This record gives sequence, C-alpha cells and structure tokens, in this order.
Amino acid sequence: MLHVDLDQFVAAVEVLRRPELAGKPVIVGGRGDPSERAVVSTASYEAREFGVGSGMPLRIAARKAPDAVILPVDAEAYAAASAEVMATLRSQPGAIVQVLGWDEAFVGIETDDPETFARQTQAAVLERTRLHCSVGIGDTLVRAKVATGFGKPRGVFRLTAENWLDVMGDRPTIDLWGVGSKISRRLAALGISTVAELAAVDPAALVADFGPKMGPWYAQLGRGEGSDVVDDTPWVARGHSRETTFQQDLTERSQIEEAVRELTSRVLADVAAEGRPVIGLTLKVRYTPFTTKVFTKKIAETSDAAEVVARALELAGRIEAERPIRLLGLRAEMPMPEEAREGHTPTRSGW
DNA sequence: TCTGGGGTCCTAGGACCC
DNA sequence: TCTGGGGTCCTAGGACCC
Repeated sequence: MLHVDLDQFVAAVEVLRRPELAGKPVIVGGRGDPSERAVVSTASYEAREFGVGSGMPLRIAARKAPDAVILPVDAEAYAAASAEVMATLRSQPGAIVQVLGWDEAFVGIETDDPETFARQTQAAVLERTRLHCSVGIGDTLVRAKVATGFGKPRGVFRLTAENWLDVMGDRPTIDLWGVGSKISRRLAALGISTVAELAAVDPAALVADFGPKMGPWYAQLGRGEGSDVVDDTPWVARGHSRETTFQQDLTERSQIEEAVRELTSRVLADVAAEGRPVIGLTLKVRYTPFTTKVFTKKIAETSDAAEVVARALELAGRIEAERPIRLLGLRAEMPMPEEAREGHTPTRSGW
C-alpha cells in the first residue's frame, strides 16, 4: 500500500493564492497576530530554517523569523483543498483511500510496480491541485507511513520487511509512528533506545511496564509490523470538542459560566449537524502556568440544548474558581451507531 | 519562551453487582 | 485475623497524532 502526504500542506495552500509568498518564510497560526496567545500551526520549509516549528508560541516564532509572513489559520480553505486531493486519489484506478487527516491518506492498490503507481499519483495530484506530495510504499500501514518521511519532499520511498531493519534499526524509537517523547524515554530507561533493540524485545516483557495492549504493540512497532489493510469505511466521529484560550485569564465565576455556555453552543452546533444526541461531557480546564484538569460526566442521552447546557454548568461547578483559568474546553461524546461499534470503522490509524 | 485546537485510544482505580 | 472472584461501568489522567 501507499501512504500519501502533502508537502507542507497548509503553507503550500497559502502560497497558491498568494504566489508572491513563494520562497519566503511563511508561518500560519492563530489569527495571524503574534502579539496574541496562539501557536504555530504550520511553518514553510523556509521558516523552519529559522528554527520555527509547529506547536511553538507565535510570539517566539515571530522573534526567531522576524521577516516571516504570518497568516491566520483558514480552515475552510484547507478543507476544500484537502477534498480535491482526496478526490484525486480516489479517482486513481483500483485505489482504496483511507483518509488520515487534511493532508494525508493511505491508498490501497494491487500492483506489481508500486513506484510507477506512486509517481502517477503524484503527477495526478499536482496536475489537479498544484500541490506536491511525498509517497511511502510499504507492506504494512506502519512501514508505508514511516517510508513517506524518507521520500520528503516530492519523493517516493519503499519500506518492507526486507529493508526495515537496515533503514530503521539504528534510529531512535521516537522515529516510530506512535512512539512519542514520553514512551521513548521510558523505553530508554529499560535499555531500549533503538528500533532494532525494540524489535528484538519479547512483547510479553513489555506488558508489566506498558499494559496488556500497549506493551506488545510497541514491540510490534519496532518490527514495523501491524495491519496491512487499507479501510475506506467512512469515519464516524466519537465526539466533538471546542477549546478556547483566553487572551486574559478568567478569574470570576460569572466569566466561567459565560464561557461554558458559549463553548456548549459551539459544540452542540457540531453535534446537531450530524443529527446525533449527546451521552457524555468532558470539561477541560487549563490553569496558569500549565496544569490541566478534566471533569467527565456521563449523561442520559439527550438532544435538548438546554439540558446539555445545564449539565455542562454542573461540571463547571467543580472548577476551583480561586485559580486563574487560561483555557476551557468542552467535549461532547456521542453514541456510536451499531454497525460502527464493533471493528467496522477505522479506529486509531495503523492499528 | 511558555506552550493551539481537533481528535483517538489505553490504563488504573473505585463503585457496584452477582 | 482476614477479608472470594469475576464482571461492568464510570471517572480521571496519560499518551499520541495531525
């Protein structure tokens, strides 16, 4: 199968409608105002040379790359460009497409010559959308996904059981898709620093440290193994959430209640758009400087907005109001339709 | 320097039931 | 003094991804 990943997708979409930005450092984040509390969503390759990366506070990014053009996030434009890319992938003969996000997808295909198919796919995407992409070829989802990184930018790379350890063996475990900073550090503490070392571990040996599912799964990741099925079943969302970072921290109970009402109505708009009810709520509170607390509550299934608001305000009643609040988030959980409940819908990608 | 916003899934512990 | 065993549900928190 193939993994297709657009090159610096968001920045590329911005450059398409502002050609004068080509070759310049471009940063997209927040409302495009570096004096506000916000972070970088995407940085163009030129901006990355200044040390700017996604997740970085916009204020810091602007300091590192003083000449960069800073643009607001335009989610609608990216969604529209993404839809065109995905439609192009689906129009390739024999292709099964599993969308992973705005800018990437797995493509299942039966072919003796995946490199040629990959090049054809890149050319089709470029012709229809004027966007460049990189393609990974693999015999499992994990290998295809990891392979794409070696193809960037605009290239093609193949990773299979044959060359997996040659290519990945000496690399740190954090290079694996699904191993982040925390897990790579915990693995290192167990004497497992490289992919080859992880690949050699007995899966059962990791159960004590990482649990019955995650432990064996990490060992499998080290070998690049896992599912090899591209599943194009339409995605069914488990829930919807909204978060707001306040430019000034909230301190008053009345401010909190107002913010919760606002969040609830935005979340409910997303839920109602699907015509599904709510069965649970999670309220997230970020205090300053950086401690997060969540309150979760199952509720009786309801589509009544006033009822959901009342339940959300109950949750908000648990907030310790004496500490300044930097962020509030609200998530609504929705019931899953019967046919999506048991393994029929794609779950966590690559599992 | 001070950390977005939208998601998913896993784990652990307590409550509760039979 | 020693307090079953198995199961499910709920809550809180952690980790990861784009």
